[in-house]
Amino acid sequence: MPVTNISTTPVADDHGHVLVVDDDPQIRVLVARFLQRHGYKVTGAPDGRAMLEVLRQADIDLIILDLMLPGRSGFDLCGDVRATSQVPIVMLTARSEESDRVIGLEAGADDYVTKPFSPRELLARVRAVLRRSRTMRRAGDGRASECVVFDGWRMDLRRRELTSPSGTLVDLSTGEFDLMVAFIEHANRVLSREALMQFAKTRNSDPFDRAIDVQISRLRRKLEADVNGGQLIKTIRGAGYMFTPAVQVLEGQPA
Amino acid sequence: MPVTNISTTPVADDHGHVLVVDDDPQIRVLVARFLQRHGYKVTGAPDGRAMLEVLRQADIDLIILDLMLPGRSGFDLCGDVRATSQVPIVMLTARSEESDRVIGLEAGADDYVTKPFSPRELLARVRAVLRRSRTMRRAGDGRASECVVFDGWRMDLRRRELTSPSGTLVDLSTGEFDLMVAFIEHANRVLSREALMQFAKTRNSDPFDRAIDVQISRLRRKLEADVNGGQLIKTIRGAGYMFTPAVQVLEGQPA
DNA sequence: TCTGTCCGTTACAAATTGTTGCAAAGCAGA
DNA sequence: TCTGCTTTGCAACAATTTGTAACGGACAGA
Repeated sequence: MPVTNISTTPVADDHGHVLVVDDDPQIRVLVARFLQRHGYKVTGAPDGRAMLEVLRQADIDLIILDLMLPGRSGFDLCGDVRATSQVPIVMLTARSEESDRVIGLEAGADDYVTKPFSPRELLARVRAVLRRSRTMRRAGDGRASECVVFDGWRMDLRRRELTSPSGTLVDLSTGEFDLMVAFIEHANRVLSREALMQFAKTRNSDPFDRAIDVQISRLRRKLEADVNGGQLIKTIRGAGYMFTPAVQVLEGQPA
Repeated sequence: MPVTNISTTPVADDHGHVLVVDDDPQIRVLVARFLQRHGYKVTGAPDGRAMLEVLRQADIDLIILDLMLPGRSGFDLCGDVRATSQVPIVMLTARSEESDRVIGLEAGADDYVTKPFSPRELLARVRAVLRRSRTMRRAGDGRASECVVFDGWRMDLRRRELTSPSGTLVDLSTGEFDLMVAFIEHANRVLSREALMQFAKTRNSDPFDRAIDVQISRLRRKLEADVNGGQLIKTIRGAGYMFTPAVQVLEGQPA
């Protein structure tokens, strides 16, 4: 087992799980604290080996990768990751030299931040990259329908159609569909109301807003109209909601 | 001879020849390198004149065009190109504002990427646009009818005829046909009312205009004979409409 | 001019989503 | 267990957005 120094936080992972790869513990802590405060779950890794270990074990949404690392460099690691995964990567480069930037982006990074950086700047990049990667994935490049199944249900992301276990087409409103997508893309993870609002593109973000609760309620009604005692959407008191079924992705055929 | 600053690469051009038009040399280089690494032949041009020069001399498969250019804007250039050619164009826009997208699409761009972008994102768009243009425009200006099929329907773009799954000829008015074409060429994307108006060449653009809604409604009525329950044109509340079937292009035969 | 089609406009119906209030459920401490 | 506080579920209502019937102007062809 490599020296991982992983410090996973207990905070509800609203916005996604970020892996910070940097050999400087101070930077790891600084970044982790800041992102955690803004609703991200953060895991740290001091080097490439630890990083790969974490990637194997956890469901990572974004990697923040230092360019200068002991052992294999950030460039190389970036390539390693890209060989098997599409996880978005933000590079940390020491200098703002063009060559670094170009090389980083060529290696497959999605954005870069030059040291020294302000946490707010990093946060902005992280948000932007996550948003882009989400919309990109959803646009799906127009290939064959992407379908997912869970608990007998089937959802066609391209056609925006949900089919119940009994084969009925359940029609979802735009907001309900967006919620479903958020859940499907983050199954078995706690999603805060705030995060769900972002996914569902609800403008509002008052802390006292109950819009999401109501929307969840309406979605549940449509989902539970069909059999199964267990709730698909569980309430996590004090934190948010969680979609519990195992979601499987099917390539190919529409319903 | 205009100042062209063309840097054609010797790399094997498996996937196509891309022309990058941007006045920032760094961006040209960045994009060029990345695309080259992924099998594209790339040529750069700093402005409109150089672009047109390249177009005269080389066989370009796709243009990546910056919206902000010295001299003639990307918007105008897009129109210039479209006047004589069907080369697919991907626009680079600074802001992600709706107006820009609409303007870009209206000018004849096939897709747009907002700055700052990651090379991967651009690559994805380039791939998607090239694939689409290959399937959509192969039949192109030839004499053969170009037909597309979706969900059992068949549409002959040249004859302007739509045939239902049961084989009945459904006749469409000019406006309805234009709408259908817009949807077919942008299947699986949300099209705003504004964008649809541009495609359908409706003069009006009042913010409170419901003309498109009504037109969509009339089109839906003609399409509603669809087999499965789902609607072909889905409403995306607060955003616009989306044509959801997979569209396949048939070369050759008329209906 | 007459007649039909197309399509923008309007008005109202229907659907969707945000808001509010209260009941129910969960939780901690006594 | 009971009590009091907080959080969640959801019905009912309100606000917003969309669907579409109906009307009439514009235009083309007879």
